Amino acid sequence: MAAGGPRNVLIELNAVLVALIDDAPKVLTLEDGALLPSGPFETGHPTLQTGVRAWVERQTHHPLGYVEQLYTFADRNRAEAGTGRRTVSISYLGLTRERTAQGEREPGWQSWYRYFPWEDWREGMPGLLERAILPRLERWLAEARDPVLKRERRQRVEGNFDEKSWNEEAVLQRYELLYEAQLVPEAGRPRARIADPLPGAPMRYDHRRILATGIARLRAKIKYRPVVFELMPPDFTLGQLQRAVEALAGRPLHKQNFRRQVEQQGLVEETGASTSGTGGRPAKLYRFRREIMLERALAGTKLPITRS
Amino acid sequence: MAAGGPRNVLIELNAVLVALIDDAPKVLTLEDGALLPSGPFETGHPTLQTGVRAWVERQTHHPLGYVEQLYTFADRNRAEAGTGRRTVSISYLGLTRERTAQGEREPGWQSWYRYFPWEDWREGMPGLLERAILPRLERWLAEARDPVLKRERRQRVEGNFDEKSWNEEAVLQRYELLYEAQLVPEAGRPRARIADPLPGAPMRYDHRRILATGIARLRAKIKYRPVVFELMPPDFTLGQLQRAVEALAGRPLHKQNFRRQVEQQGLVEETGASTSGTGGRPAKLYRFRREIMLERALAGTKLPITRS
DNA sequence: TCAAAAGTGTTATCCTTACACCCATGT
DNA sequence: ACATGGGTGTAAGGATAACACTTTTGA
Repeated sequence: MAAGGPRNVLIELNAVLVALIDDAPKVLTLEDGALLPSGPFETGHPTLQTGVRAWVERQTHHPLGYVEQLYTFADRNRAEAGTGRRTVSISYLGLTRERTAQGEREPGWQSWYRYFPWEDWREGMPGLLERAILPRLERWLAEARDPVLKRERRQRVEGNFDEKSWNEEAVLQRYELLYEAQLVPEAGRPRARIADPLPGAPMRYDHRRILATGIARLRAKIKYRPVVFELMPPDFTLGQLQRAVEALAGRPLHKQNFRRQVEQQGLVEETGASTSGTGGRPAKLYRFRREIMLERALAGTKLPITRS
Repeated sequence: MAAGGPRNVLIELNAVLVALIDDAPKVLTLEDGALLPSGPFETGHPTLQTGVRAWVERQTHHPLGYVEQLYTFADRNRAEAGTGRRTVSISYLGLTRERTAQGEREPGWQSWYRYFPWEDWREGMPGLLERAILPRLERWLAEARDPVLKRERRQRVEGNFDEKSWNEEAVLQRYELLYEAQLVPEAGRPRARIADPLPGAPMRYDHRRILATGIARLRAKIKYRPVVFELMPPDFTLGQLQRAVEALAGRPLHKQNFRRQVEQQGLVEETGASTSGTGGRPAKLYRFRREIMLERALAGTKLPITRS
C-alpha cells in the first residue's frame, strides 16, 4: 500500500476552550488572539481525553466541566509541508466556568464574535451583513460565468446567509463559503493577501476554522443536552441562564417560553434564596439538577425561536 | 513537555461502511464478521478524506456516497502496548449503494442487528430485552452495595433501556452500559472471558464500539439531513424509502405521516413512472431532489414516532 | 374474489409562538 | 413615581400522532 508505514508523525492537540464572561461567549487564545491553545500530545497519557484534560487544566488553572472531541485533521499543510513529517491535529471543545467578579481580567479570553461578527444576532441582524458581506457575496456570484455554477452559488448564499433562512448552527458552512469566495484573509496564498478583507479578526493556520467548528457544535448541543450549565455558576437566575443561552446561540429568545421549557423539563430547581443585584425586582436563584443527566438519555434545553 | 516529541506513531483508519440490502442495514466486515475494515493511512494522500475515500473504494469497488468522520482514539491498548509505538485510529462512517438484485451476495456484509439485536424495534420491543438483558442488568443493580451507586445505576438502566424512555439514538450509551456491567465479551480481560455473554455477536478490539458510534451517528443524522438517499437506488417508491428509514432507525413509522413529511419538505419528486413489482397496487417512483441540499442549510427527514 | 400494498381525508392533541399584563425592588 | 428586570395567564396557530378508509394490482 503506497508510502504507508510508520513515520515521524506528530500528534497535536487544539482546544476551543469556552467560558462565559459578562454575558459574552469567550474563547481562550494565545498570541494576542491569533491562535488557539495547541501543543503536542504527551504520549505518556493513557487516553486522549485524560491527556487533553491535563493539558488544558495546566494552561487555564480552571477545572474543565466538559470535554468533547471536535475533529481530526491530517492534511498536508502547515510549516511541515516539506519536512516529510506529518501532523495529525485533534481538536477539542472544552467548557469551563470563569469566575467573573474577579476585577482583574485574565488575558487571552476573547469574545468569539470578534472572529465572527456576523454570527451575533442578539440585537437583530448585524448591520455589517447587509453592509459588507452580502454585497461581496453578490459580487462573487457575478464572477461566475457558467450559469450552472452561478445558480449553485446563489443557492448556497441564499441558503446560508439570508435573513429568512438564517440557521445559527451553520457557523462552519458560512465560514467555508466566505473562505471559498476568498473574502477572509486565511484564504489567500502566503504572498497574495486578500485585498480588502471582511470585518472579523483572522487567526493563523486553520484555527478560525476550528473555532467555527466548536461554535457550531456548541450551538447545536445546547438544544438537546444541558451543557450550558457547565458555563454557569452553581447558582443563577433564570434571566442569567437565558442571557447565557442567547450569548451562545447568538440570538434573542422569548422570555416566557424559555422559562416554561426550562422548568417543565425539570432542568433546574430553586435554591430558596434570591438575589437583589439585578437592577429590578429580586430574582429567585436556581441550580442545575445534575440527576437529570442520569434520568433521561437525552435532556434538552429547547430554544424558542423569537425575539425579546 | 514530558515524554512528548515525535515518535513512531501509526495512523490507522477504521470504516463503518453501511449499505441497505433487502431492507436490512448492513455493514462491511472482515474475518467472518469479527472486524471492521481497517488499515494504515497512506501518507501519500493530501487529506484524510481523500485517503479514506480511496482506501474504502478500493476495498468495496463501490462509489462512496457520503463520508463523515466519527471519532479518533489514541488510547494505549491493542497489541502495541509494550512496543512504545502508538496507534492513532481515526474512524469514519461511509454510506454506499449496494446493488441488491445481483443474485450473488457479496461476502462480508453483515446486518448490524447481528451485533446489536436489542436495537431492532421494528417488530416491537425485542423479546431478548425482557428475557436476557433486563434481568442481567437487574442483577448488576443488585450487586451494588453502596445505595448511592445503586441509585445511579438504576437511573442509568431505566433511562437507557426502559420501554417508555427508549431513544433509538442512544446506541453507544447502551453498549457502554452493557460493557460496564461486564455483559459483553469484549469487557473481559484477555484470560477471564465473560461467563455467559448476551446475545449479539462480539467483535475484536473496540470495533463493536466503533460500530455503535456509527449507528448512533447515522440514526441521529437521518432526522435532519437527507442522507438516507445515499443508500437508496436512484428511483424508489415511498414504501421502499420508509422501510429504509425504519431499517436504520430500528423502529416502525407511521405511513401517512411519513409520506406527508417527505413530500411537504420537497425532498423527492415523481419520476412519472411506476413499478408493479411490489406485490400489491403499483407504486409511483420517486427520485431525490439533489437541489435541496443547496437550497436550505438544513433539510431534514423527520421521523414520525409511532407504530405501523 | 381476496390478499397485499399503495395511497388519501380528516380529526384530536400537544407544543410552539406570541401577546399582554402584573410584581417587587432601587433610585 | 418610575425605570428596571422578574415573573405569569392565556389564546392562536401549526405540527404531530392517530384513525379509518379507498384504490389498484397479482394470484
